[in-house]
Amino acid sequence: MPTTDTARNVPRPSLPVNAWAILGLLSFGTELSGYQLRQWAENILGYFHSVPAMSQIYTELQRLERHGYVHHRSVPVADATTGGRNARAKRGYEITPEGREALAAWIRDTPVEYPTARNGAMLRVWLGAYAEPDRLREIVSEHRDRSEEMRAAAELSNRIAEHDYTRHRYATLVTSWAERRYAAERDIAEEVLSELDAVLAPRGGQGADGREGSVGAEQRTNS
Amino acid sequence: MPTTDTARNVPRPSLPVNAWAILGLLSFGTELSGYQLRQWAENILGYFHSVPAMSQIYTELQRLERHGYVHHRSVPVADATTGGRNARAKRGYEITPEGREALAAWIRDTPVEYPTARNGAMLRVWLGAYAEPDRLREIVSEHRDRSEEMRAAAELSNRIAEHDYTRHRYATLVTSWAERRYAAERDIAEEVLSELDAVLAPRGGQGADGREGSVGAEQRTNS
DNA sequence: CGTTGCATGTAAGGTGTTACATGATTAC
DNA sequence: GTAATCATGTAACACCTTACATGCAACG
Repeated sequence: MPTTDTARNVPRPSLPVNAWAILGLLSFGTELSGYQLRQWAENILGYFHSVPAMSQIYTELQRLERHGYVHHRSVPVADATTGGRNARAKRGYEITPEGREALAAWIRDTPVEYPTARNGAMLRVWLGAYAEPDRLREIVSEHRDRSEEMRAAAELSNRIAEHDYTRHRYATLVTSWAERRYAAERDIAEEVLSELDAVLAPRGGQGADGREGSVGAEQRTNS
Repeated sequence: MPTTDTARNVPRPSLPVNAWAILGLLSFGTELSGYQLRQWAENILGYFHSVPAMSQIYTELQRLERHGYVHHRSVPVADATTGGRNARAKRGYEITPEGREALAAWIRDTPVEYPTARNGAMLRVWLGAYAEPDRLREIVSEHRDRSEEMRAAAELSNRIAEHDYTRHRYATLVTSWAERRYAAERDIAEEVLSELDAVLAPRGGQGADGREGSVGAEQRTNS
């Protein structure tokens, strides 16, 4: 009997979402190195998940291997024109059948985490009374521009995925989702920018040390 | 000389975003307990930032106090009908002038973090080849419903903030931003649901152990 | 011959979570 | 009386990041 999690009825240890994201990445390719994995993560994972740090990819890969979800072998890197003479090696990782099973089981059984929508720009707008008007405009513009950048990048990824639609059906779904999502984010930021001007326009704004009163204190907490 | 960060030219220690979020919360009210802070966080902070765990609010409050950004005193809790006889106490926290300065400095000088948009639903759609079609529909529907719930809650918060617009100008900006943002999220989820049906409809979908090829591997990483 | 890209890790440390623990008060 | 709410913490720990360290290959 192997020591992997394949033995039935042994509850699979719950791994962090990041582990499944990396395993998922691996499920789309063959003989990928940790380094390549990060590049893929930037091009895909970044739209609906965070891009893990290099070091984390390597440590996660080790854990995944301990669980029997991936395995690796040394793969010579075919360096362009060298004709394969130079045998510089990389660790080519691959997902195992157990890994695919575990991935399917995770999707089937694990409740979806609440989406974390941390928005540093809006946090600062909320504290607008403490900021210089120009700084506030700068923050929101920057957010709008970043959103547009992400939208454009998602559009590109989407076009690439569409090229081979039958193989990338689900990826296409997600990249086009990302494209619209970031477009919306951009548009709403633009609207906030206008509204901000309306708030800031009236002569004698609140100044930098505004003392506000309570905010939404009465609202109850039943959800 | 006090040991706070007030002494000029002493570089302020950089605190995590959460600390500023809590300090910001405190800047809107007087004599708030850690417990109340969490309720406020749920009603406001939750729309553009995460709601910290109870235990973290308490530890963060302690750190903030060490820095001289907040202080507390014991406040008797006026319990409804008891006429103030029962002197059950809470720790009423308040932001200090140094805290307000630090908050303003943070907004002025600290670059805005990249927004983290982790979406568990889309992560799973991306791995759709490993999921049962019905499970996938369930996941996206749930995401749509949650988005609508958030939208409705934001709308409510927005109406409350609008009641006292002059005091809550910036809060109104943010709650109406949240309202539109979650509405967009809901609508796009609805669209994905339709597209998902189109992908899933063709007879003999890929089955649960689809082996896909590479995805966007060619895209370069220069941004 | 120096910079950039590919490639792989370890170490240290902060952040923030869950679990645990406790107790008073209020509402049913 | 007992469940829910208010209230405050500590302990343990997982997660993930930054910093550090190393080395080969290719390009100009």
